[in-house]
Amino acid sequence: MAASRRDHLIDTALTLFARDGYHATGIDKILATAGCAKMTLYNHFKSKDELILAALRRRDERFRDWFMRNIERRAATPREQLLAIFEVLGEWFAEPDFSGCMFINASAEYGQADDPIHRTAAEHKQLIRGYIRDLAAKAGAKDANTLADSLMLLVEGAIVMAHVAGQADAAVSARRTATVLIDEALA
Amino acid sequence: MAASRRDHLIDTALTLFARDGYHATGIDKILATAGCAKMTLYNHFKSKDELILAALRRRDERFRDWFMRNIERRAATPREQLLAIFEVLGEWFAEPDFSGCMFINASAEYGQADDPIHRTAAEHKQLIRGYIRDLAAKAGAKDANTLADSLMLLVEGAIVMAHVAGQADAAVSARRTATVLIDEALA
DNA sequence: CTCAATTTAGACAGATCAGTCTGTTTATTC
DNA sequence: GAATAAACAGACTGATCTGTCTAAATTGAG
Repeated sequence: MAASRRDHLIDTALTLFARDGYHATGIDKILATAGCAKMTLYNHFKSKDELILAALRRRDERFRDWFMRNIERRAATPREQLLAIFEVLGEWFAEPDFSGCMFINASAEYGQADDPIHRTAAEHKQLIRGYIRDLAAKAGAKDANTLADSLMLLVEGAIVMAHVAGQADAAVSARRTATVLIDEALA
Repeated sequence: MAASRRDHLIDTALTLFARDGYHATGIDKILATAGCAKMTLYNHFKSKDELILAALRRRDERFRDWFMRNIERRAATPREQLLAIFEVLGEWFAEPDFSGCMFINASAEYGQADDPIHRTAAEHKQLIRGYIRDLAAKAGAKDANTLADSLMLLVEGAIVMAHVAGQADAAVSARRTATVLIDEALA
Protein backbone atom coordinates (compact mmCIF):
# COMPACT_ATOMS: atom_id res chain seq x y z
CA MET A 1 0.00 0.00 0.00
CA ALA A 2 1.04 3.56 -0.60
CA ALA A 3 -0.37 5.06 2.57
CA SER A 4 1.22 2.43 4.76
CA ARG A 5 4.76 3.71 4.18
CA ARG A 6 3.66 7.19 5.11
CA ASP A 7 1.77 5.95 8.15
CA HIS A 8 4.73 3.96 9.32
CA LEU A 9 6.97 6.99 9.02
CA ILE A 10 4.58 9.09 11.06
CA ASP A 11 4.32 6.43 13.76
CA THR A 12 8.07 5.98 13.95
CA ALA A 13 8.65 9.72 14.09
CA LEU A 14 5.96 10.03 16.76
CA THR A 15 7.69 7.53 19.02
CA LEU A 16 11.14 9.08 18.59
CA PHE A 17 9.95 12.68 18.95
CA ALA A 18 8.11 11.73 22.12
CA ARG A 19 11.10 9.99 23.63
CA ASP A 20 14.02 12.15 22.50
CA GLY A 21 12.53 15.48 21.47
CA TYR A 22 12.28 17.18 18.10
CA HIS A 23 15.65 18.76 17.45
CA ALA A 24 17.45 15.82 19.01
CA THR A 25 15.74 13.36 16.67
CA GLY A 26 17.43 13.42 13.28
CA ILE A 27 15.88 12.43 9.99
CA ASP A 28 18.45 9.66 9.61
CA LYS A 29 17.47 8.08 12.91
CA ILE A 30 13.80 8.11 11.92
CA LEU A 31 14.66 6.51 8.57
CA ALA A 32 16.88 3.86 10.13
CA THR A 33 14.24 3.02 12.74
CA ALA A 34 11.46 2.90 10.18
CA GLY A 35 13.61 1.01 7.69
CA CYS A 36 12.84 3.58 5.05
CA ALA A 37 14.72 5.35 2.31
CA LYS A 38 15.31 9.05 2.53
CA MET A 39 13.46 9.86 -0.67
CA THR A 40 10.38 8.04 0.58
CA LEU A 41 10.19 10.48 3.42
CA TYR A 42 10.74 13.49 1.19
CA ASN A 43 8.17 12.19 -1.29
CA HIS A 44 5.55 12.23 1.45
CA PHE A 45 6.68 15.28 3.43
CA LYS A 46 8.36 18.32 2.06
CA SER A 47 10.39 18.92 5.20
CA LYS A 48 11.11 17.67 8.69
CA ASP A 49 8.72 20.31 10.04
CA GLU A 50 5.93 18.84 7.92
CA LEU A 51 6.66 15.43 9.40
CA ILE A 52 6.56 16.93 12.88
CA LEU A 53 3.18 18.48 12.08
CA ALA A 54 1.86 15.17 10.76
CA ALA A 55 3.10 13.41 13.89
CA LEU A 56 1.47 16.00 16.13
CA ARG A 57 -1.82 15.73 14.28
CA ARG A 58 -1.77 11.97 14.68
CA ARG A 59 -0.87 12.28 18.34
CA ASP A 60 -3.73 14.73 18.84
CA GLU A 61 -6.22 12.31 17.30
CA ARG A 62 -4.96 9.28 19.16
CA PHE A 63 -4.55 11.00 22.50
CA ARG A 64 -7.96 12.64 22.55
CA ASP A 65 -9.62 9.46 21.43
CA TRP A 66 -7.86 7.49 24.17
CA PHE A 67 -8.51 10.21 26.74
CA MET A 68 -12.23 10.60 26.09
CA ARG A 69 -12.84 6.89 25.65
CA ASN A 70 -11.26 6.11 29.00
CA ILE A 71 -13.04 8.90 30.81
CA GLU A 72 -16.40 7.74 29.51
CA ARG A 73 -15.58 4.12 30.26
CA ARG A 74 -14.68 4.92 33.84
CA ALA A 75 -17.64 7.12 34.71
CA ALA A 76 -21.24 7.44 33.63
CA THR A 77 -22.36 10.86 34.85
CA PRO A 78 -20.77 14.09 33.65
CA ARG A 79 -19.80 15.01 37.18
CA GLU A 80 -17.99 11.71 37.69
CA GLN A 81 -16.42 12.09 34.28
CA LEU A 82 -14.93 15.41 35.31
CA LEU A 83 -13.20 13.57 38.13
CA ALA A 84 -12.29 10.64 35.92
CA ILE A 85 -10.16 13.04 33.89
CA PHE A 86 -7.58 12.88 36.63
CA GLU A 87 -7.74 9.14 37.03
CA VAL A 88 -7.00 8.76 33.34
CA LEU A 89 -4.15 11.23 33.70
CA GLY A 90 -2.78 9.06 36.49
CA GLU A 91 -2.82 6.08 34.15
CA TRP A 92 -0.92 8.07 31.57
CA PHE A 93 1.72 9.27 34.04
CA ALA A 94 2.28 5.69 35.18
CA GLU A 95 3.18 4.45 31.71
CA PRO A 96 6.81 3.33 31.73
CA ASP A 97 7.73 5.52 28.76
CA PHE A 98 5.83 8.60 29.93
CA SER A 99 7.82 11.62 28.82
CA GLY A 100 5.43 14.49 29.29
CA CYS A 101 3.03 16.04 26.82
CA MET A 102 4.27 16.12 23.23
CA PHE A 103 2.52 19.44 22.70
CA ILE A 104 4.01 21.15 25.72
CA ASN A 105 7.37 19.75 24.63
CA ALA A 106 6.83 20.96 21.07
CA SER A 107 6.04 24.46 22.29
CA ALA A 108 9.22 24.36 24.34
CA GLU A 109 11.32 23.70 21.25
CA TYR A 110 9.30 25.87 18.87
CA GLY A 111 8.66 28.78 21.17
CA GLN A 112 7.38 31.37 18.74
CA ALA A 113 3.60 31.59 18.89
CA ASP A 114 3.26 31.96 15.11
CA ASP A 115 5.22 28.81 14.36
CA PRO A 116 2.90 26.19 12.79
CA ILE A 117 4.20 23.61 15.26
CA HIS A 118 3.43 25.87 18.20
CA ARG A 119 0.03 26.66 16.76
CA THR A 120 -0.76 22.97 16.43
CA ALA A 121 0.10 22.52 20.08
CA ALA A 122 -2.15 25.43 21.01
CA GLU A 123 -5.01 23.93 19.02
CA HIS A 124 -4.63 20.62 20.82
CA LYS A 125 -4.91 22.32 24.19
CA GLN A 126 -7.99 24.19 23.04
CA LEU A 127 -9.60 20.94 21.91
CA ILE A 128 -8.96 19.37 25.31
CA ARG A 129 -10.34 22.46 26.97
CA GLY A 130 -13.44 22.30 24.77
CA TYR A 131 -14.08 18.71 25.79
CA ILE A 132 -13.78 19.59 29.47
CA ARG A 133 -16.05 22.58 28.97
CA ASP A 134 -18.71 20.35 27.44
CA LEU A 135 -18.46 17.96 30.35
CA ALA A 136 -18.75 20.87 32.76
CA ALA A 137 -21.85 22.14 30.97
CA LYS A 138 -23.44 18.70 30.97
CA ALA A 139 -22.65 18.40 34.68
CA GLY A 140 -24.68 21.56 35.23
CA ALA A 141 -21.91 23.97 36.14
CA LYS A 142 -23.08 27.51 36.69
CA ASP A 143 -20.23 28.73 34.54
CA ALA A 144 -18.87 25.92 32.39
CA ASN A 145 -16.13 28.09 30.92
CA THR A 146 -14.81 29.10 34.30
CA LEU A 147 -14.84 25.54 35.60
CA ALA A 148 -13.15 24.34 32.42
CA ASP A 149 -10.42 26.96 32.81
CA SER A 150 -9.81 25.85 36.37
CA LEU A 151 -9.71 22.17 35.53
CA MET A 152 -7.44 22.80 32.56
CA LEU A 153 -4.97 24.44 34.91
CA LEU A 154 -5.04 21.33 37.06
CA VAL A 155 -4.62 19.06 34.05
CA GLU A 156 -1.63 20.96 32.67
CA GLY A 157 -0.17 21.49 36.11
CA ALA A 158 -0.38 17.78 36.81
CA ILE A 159 1.39 16.95 33.56
CA VAL A 160 4.20 19.34 34.42
CA MET A 161 4.59 18.20 38.01
CA ALA A 162 4.53 14.55 36.96
CA HIS A 163 7.11 14.99 34.24
CA VAL A 164 9.36 17.86 35.29
CA ALA A 165 9.28 17.43 39.05
CA GLY A 166 8.83 13.67 38.93
CA GLN A 167 5.89 13.96 41.27
CA ALA A 168 4.32 10.56 40.72
CA ASP A 169 1.12 11.41 42.56
CA ALA A 170 0.41 14.65 40.72
CA ALA A 171 -2.81 13.21 39.30
CA VAL A 172 -3.99 12.31 42.79
CA SER A 173 -3.37 15.85 44.00
CA ALA A 174 -5.13 17.21 40.98
CA ARG A 175 -8.13 14.96 41.49
CA ARG A 176 -8.44 15.95 45.13
CA THR A 177 -8.20 19.63 44.16
CA ALA A 178 -10.74 19.15 41.40
CA THR A 179 -13.35 17.81 43.82
CA VAL A 180 -13.27 21.09 45.71
CA LEU A 181 -13.69 23.11 42.53
CA ILE A 182 -16.40 20.91 41.09
CA ASP A 183 -18.37 20.94 44.34
CA GLU A 184 -18.16 24.69 44.39
CA ALA A 185 -19.11 25.07 40.73
CA LEU A 186 -22.09 22.73 40.91
CA ALA A 187 -23.43 24.01 44.23
CA MET B 1 37.97 40.81 36.19
CA ALA B 2 38.18 37.10 35.65
CA ALA B 3 34.66 36.22 36.74
CA SER B 4 33.05 38.83 34.50
CA ARG B 5 33.80 36.93 31.28
CA ARG B 6 32.23 33.83 32.75
CA ASP B 7 29.23 35.78 34.02
CA HIS B 8 28.72 37.39 30.66
CA LEU B 9 28.77 34.00 28.95
CA ILE B 10 26.18 32.65 31.35
CA ASP B 11 23.92 35.66 30.85
CA THR B 12 24.20 35.50 27.08
CA ALA B 13 23.52 31.76 27.05
CA LEU B 14 20.57 32.31 29.40
CA THR B 15 18.94 34.77 27.02
CA LEU B 16 19.47 32.61 23.95
CA PHE B 17 18.41 29.36 25.61
CA ALA B 18 15.26 31.05 26.87
CA ARG B 19 14.38 32.46 23.46
CA ASP B 20 15.45 29.69 21.08
CA GLY B 21 15.77 26.56 23.18
CA TYR B 22 18.76 24.47 24.13
CA HIS B 23 19.48 22.27 21.14
CA ALA B 24 18.62 25.06 18.72
CA THR B 25 21.15 27.39 20.33
CA GLY B 26 24.64 26.58 19.12
CA ILE B 27 27.88 27.33 20.90
CA ASP B 28 28.96 29.54 18.02
CA LYS B 29 25.88 31.73 18.33
CA ILE B 30 26.46 32.17 22.04
CA LEU B 31 30.09 33.13 21.41
CA ALA B 32 29.21 35.54 18.63
CA THR B 33 26.50 37.18 20.75
CA ALA B 34 28.73 37.42 23.79
CA GLY B 35 31.71 38.56 21.71
CA CYS B 36 33.78 35.83 23.21
CA ALA B 37 36.42 33.40 22.01
CA LYS B 38 35.72 29.71 21.95
CA MET B 39 38.53 28.82 24.30
CA THR B 40 37.26 31.27 26.87
CA LEU B 41 34.05 29.28 27.04
CA TYR B 42 35.83 25.95 27.27
CA ASN B 43 38.18 27.28 29.91
CA HIS B 44 35.19 28.07 32.12
CA PHE B 45 32.91 25.17 31.20
CA LYS B 46 33.93 21.73 30.19
CA SER B 47 30.96 21.23 27.88
CA LYS B 48 27.80 22.83 26.54
CA ASP B 49 25.79 20.84 29.09
CA GLU B 50 27.82 22.43 31.88
CA LEU B 51 27.00 25.85 30.46
CA ILE B 52 23.33 24.92 30.35
CA LEU B 53 23.52 23.85 33.99
CA ALA B 54 25.20 27.10 34.96
CA ALA B 55 22.55 29.07 33.07
CA LEU B 56 19.75 27.14 34.78
CA ARG B 57 21.29 27.67 38.20
CA ARG B 58 21.52 31.38 37.54
CA ARG B 59 17.97 31.47 36.23
CA ASP B 60 16.77 29.65 39.34
CA GLU B 61 18.44 32.18 41.61
CA ARG B 62 17.24 35.20 39.68
CA PHE B 63 13.71 33.95 39.13
CA ARG B 64 13.05 32.91 42.69
CA ASP B 65 14.52 36.14 43.99
CA TRP B 66 12.33 38.17 41.63
CA PHE B 67 9.31 36.00 42.34
CA MET B 68 9.49 36.15 46.15
CA ARG B 69 10.48 39.79 46.26
CA ASN B 70 7.48 40.79 44.15
CA ILE B 71 5.06 38.64 46.10
CA GLU B 72 6.20 40.14 49.37
CA ARG B 73 6.16 43.64 47.95
CA ARG B 74 2.60 43.22 46.73
CA ALA B 75 1.07 41.72 49.85
CA ALA B 76 1.73 41.84 53.56
CA THR B 77 -0.16 38.88 55.02
CA PRO B 78 0.65 35.27 54.09
CA ARG B 79 -2.88 34.77 52.83
CA GLU B 80 -2.64 37.73 50.50
CA GLN B 81 0.80 36.60 49.44
CA LEU B 82 -0.62 33.27 48.34
CA LEU B 83 -2.90 35.20 46.01
CA ALA B 84 -0.16 37.59 44.98
CA ILE B 85 1.65 34.58 43.51
CA PHE B 86 -0.74 34.70 40.60
CA GLU B 87 -0.53 38.43 40.14
CA VAL B 88 3.23 38.14 39.81
CA LEU B 89 2.75 35.31 37.35
CA GLY B 90 0.52 37.61 35.33
CA GLU B 91 3.29 40.18 35.22
CA TRP B 92 5.69 37.54 33.98
CA PHE B 93 3.34 36.30 31.26
CA ALA B 94 2.87 39.86 30.03
CA GLU B 95 6.57 40.39 29.41
CA PRO B 96 7.10 40.87 25.67
CA ASP B 97 9.72 38.14 25.47
CA PHE B 98 7.89 35.65 27.64
CA SER B 99 8.68 32.21 26.29
CA GLY B 100 7.50 29.89 29.00
CA CYS B 101 9.42 28.41 31.88
CA MET B 102 13.05 27.60 31.15
CA PHE B 103 12.85 24.58 33.43
CA ILE B 104 9.76 23.10 31.84
CA ASN B 105 11.41 23.73 28.48
CA ALA B 106 14.64 22.13 29.63
CA SER B 107 12.78 19.03 30.78
CA ALA B 108 11.11 18.90 27.39
CA GLU B 109 14.47 18.74 25.63
CA TYR B 110 16.23 16.62 28.22
CA GLY B 111 13.44 14.22 28.99
CA GLN B 112 15.26 11.55 30.94
CA ALA B 113 14.69 11.99 34.64
CA ASP B 114 18.29 11.14 35.53
CA ASP B 115 19.78 13.77 33.24
CA PRO B 116 21.51 16.46 35.33
CA ILE B 117 19.65 19.13 33.36
CA HIS B 118 16.30 17.49 34.06
CA ARG B 119 17.23 17.07 37.70
CA THR B 120 18.09 20.75 37.96
CA ALA B 121 14.67 21.58 36.60
CA ALA B 122 13.03 19.25 39.11
CA GLU B 123 14.96 20.91 41.95
CA HIS B 124 13.77 24.33 40.84
CA LYS B 125 10.16 23.21 40.95
CA GLN B 126 10.66 21.74 44.40
CA LEU B 127 12.15 25.02 45.63
CA ILE B 128 9.14 26.94 44.35
CA ARG B 129 6.86 24.41 45.95
CA GLY B 130 8.72 24.76 49.24
CA TYR B 131 8.25 28.50 49.19
CA ILE B 132 4.53 28.14 48.58
CA ARG B 133 4.30 25.51 51.30
CA ASP B 134 5.90 27.92 53.78
CA LEU B 135 3.46 30.65 52.82
CA ALA B 136 0.58 28.20 53.22
CA ALA B 137 1.82 27.21 56.67
CA LYS B 138 2.23 30.83 57.73
CA ALA B 139 -1.27 31.55 56.45
CA GLY B 140 -2.55 28.88 58.82
CA ALA B 141 -3.57 26.22 56.37
CA LYS B 142 -4.81 23.02 57.97
CA ASP B 143 -2.60 21.06 55.64
CA ALA B 144 0.10 23.25 54.15
CA ASN B 145 1.47 20.46 51.97
CA THR B 146 -1.88 19.76 50.40
CA LEU B 147 -2.57 23.42 49.73
CA ALA B 148 0.91 23.84 48.29
CA ASP B 149 0.37 20.89 45.96
CA SER B 150 -2.89 22.39 44.74
CA LEU B 151 -1.43 25.85 44.21
CA MET B 152 1.61 24.41 42.45
CA LEU B 153 -0.72 22.74 39.97
CA LEU B 154 -2.31 26.12 39.31
CA VAL B 155 1.06 27.81 38.94
CA GLU B 156 2.40 25.26 36.46
CA GLY B 157 -0.91 24.99 34.67
CA ALA B 158 -1.02 28.76 34.24
CA ILE B 159 2.50 28.80 32.80
CA VAL B 160 1.54 26.12 30.27
CA MET B 161 -1.75 27.71 29.28
CA ALA B 162 -0.12 31.11 28.94
CA HIS B 163 2.74 29.86 26.80
CA VAL B 164 1.48 26.82 24.90
CA ALA B 165 -2.16 27.82 24.44
CA GLY B 166 -1.45 31.55 24.34
CA GLN B 167 -4.12 32.11 26.96
CA ALA B 168 -3.18 35.59 28.08
CA ASP B 169 -5.44 35.57 31.11
CA ALA B 170 -4.24 32.25 32.51
CA ALA B 171 -2.94 33.99 35.61
CA VAL B 172 -6.33 35.58 36.21
CA SER B 173 -8.05 32.20 35.97
CA ALA B 174 -5.48 30.72 38.29
CA ARG B 175 -5.93 33.49 40.84
CA ARG B 176 -9.68 33.10 40.82
CA THR B 177 -9.32 29.35 41.25
CA ALA B 178 -6.79 29.83 44.03
CA THR B 179 -9.20 31.92 46.09
CA VAL B 180 -11.59 28.98 46.25
CA LEU B 181 -8.86 26.62 47.36
CA ILE B 182 -7.35 29.00 49.87
CA ASP B 183 -10.73 29.79 51.40
CA GLU B 184 -11.39 26.10 51.75
CA ALA B 185 -7.95 25.35 53.20
CA LEU B 186 -8.04 28.17 55.76
CA ALA B 187 -11.65 27.60 56.82
C1' DC C 1 3.31 -9.74 -18.83
C1' DT C 2 3.63 -4.68 -19.03
C1' DC C 3 3.77 -0.26 -17.68
C1' DA C 4 3.88 3.20 -14.25
C1' DA C 5 4.54 4.52 -9.73
C1' DT C 6 6.91 3.78 -5.62
C1' DT C 7 10.72 2.52 -2.82
C1' DT C 8 15.27 1.41 -2.47
C1' DA C 9 20.43 2.40 -1.28
C1' DG C 10 23.65 5.47 -1.14
C1' DA C 11 26.39 9.27 -2.74
C1' DC C 12 26.46 14.06 -2.32
C1' DA C 13 25.99 19.13 -0.99
C1' DG C 14 26.40 22.70 2.15
C1' DA C 15 25.69 23.95 6.58
C1' DT C 16 26.29 23.43 11.31
C1' DC C 17 27.38 20.91 15.45
C1' DA C 18 30.61 20.43 19.81
C1' DG C 19 35.03 20.52 20.98
C1' DT C 20 40.48 20.93 20.36
C1' DC C 21 44.60 23.27 19.37
C1' DT C 22 47.92 27.02 18.15
C1' DG C 23 49.92 31.22 18.41
C1' DT C 24 49.12 36.07 19.45
C1' DT C 25 47.56 39.77 22.18
C1' DT C 26 45.77 41.87 26.06
C1' DA C 27 45.45 42.61 31.01
C1' DT C 28 46.94 42.14 35.67
C1' DT C 29 50.25 42.01 39.27
C1' DC C 30 54.53 42.35 41.36
C1' DG D 1 59.14 47.02 33.02
C1' DA D 2 58.82 41.96 33.54
C1' DA D 3 56.30 38.00 34.45
C1' DT D 4 52.07 35.59 34.59
C1' DA D 5 47.51 34.61 33.43
C1' DA D 6 43.60 35.23 30.64
C1' DA D 7 41.29 36.11 26.39
C1' DC D 8 41.84 36.60 21.70
C1' DA D 9 41.03 34.98 16.49
C1' DG D 10 40.57 31.39 13.83
C1' DA D 11 41.92 27.08 11.70
C1' DC D 12 40.75 22.41 12.23
C1' DT D 13 38.51 17.67 13.24
C1' DG D 14 35.05 14.56 12.76
C1' DA D 15 30.51 14.04 13.29
C1' DT D 16 25.94 15.24 12.22
C1' DC D 17 22.29 17.99 10.23
C1' DT D 18 18.50 18.64 6.44
C1' DG D 19 17.67 18.12 1.95
C1' DT D 20 18.77 16.68 -3.19
C1' DC D 21 19.84 13.54 -6.71
C1' DT D 22 20.63 9.29 -9.35
C1' DA D 23 19.91 4.81 -10.81
C1' DA D 24 18.45 0.32 -9.76
C1' DA D 25 15.00 -2.67 -7.61
C1' DT D 26 10.40 -3.45 -6.30
C1' DT D 27 5.62 -3.20 -6.37
C1' DG D 28 0.80 -2.99 -8.03
C1' DA D 29 -2.84 -2.54 -11.58
C1' DG D 30 -4.76 -3.42 -15.97
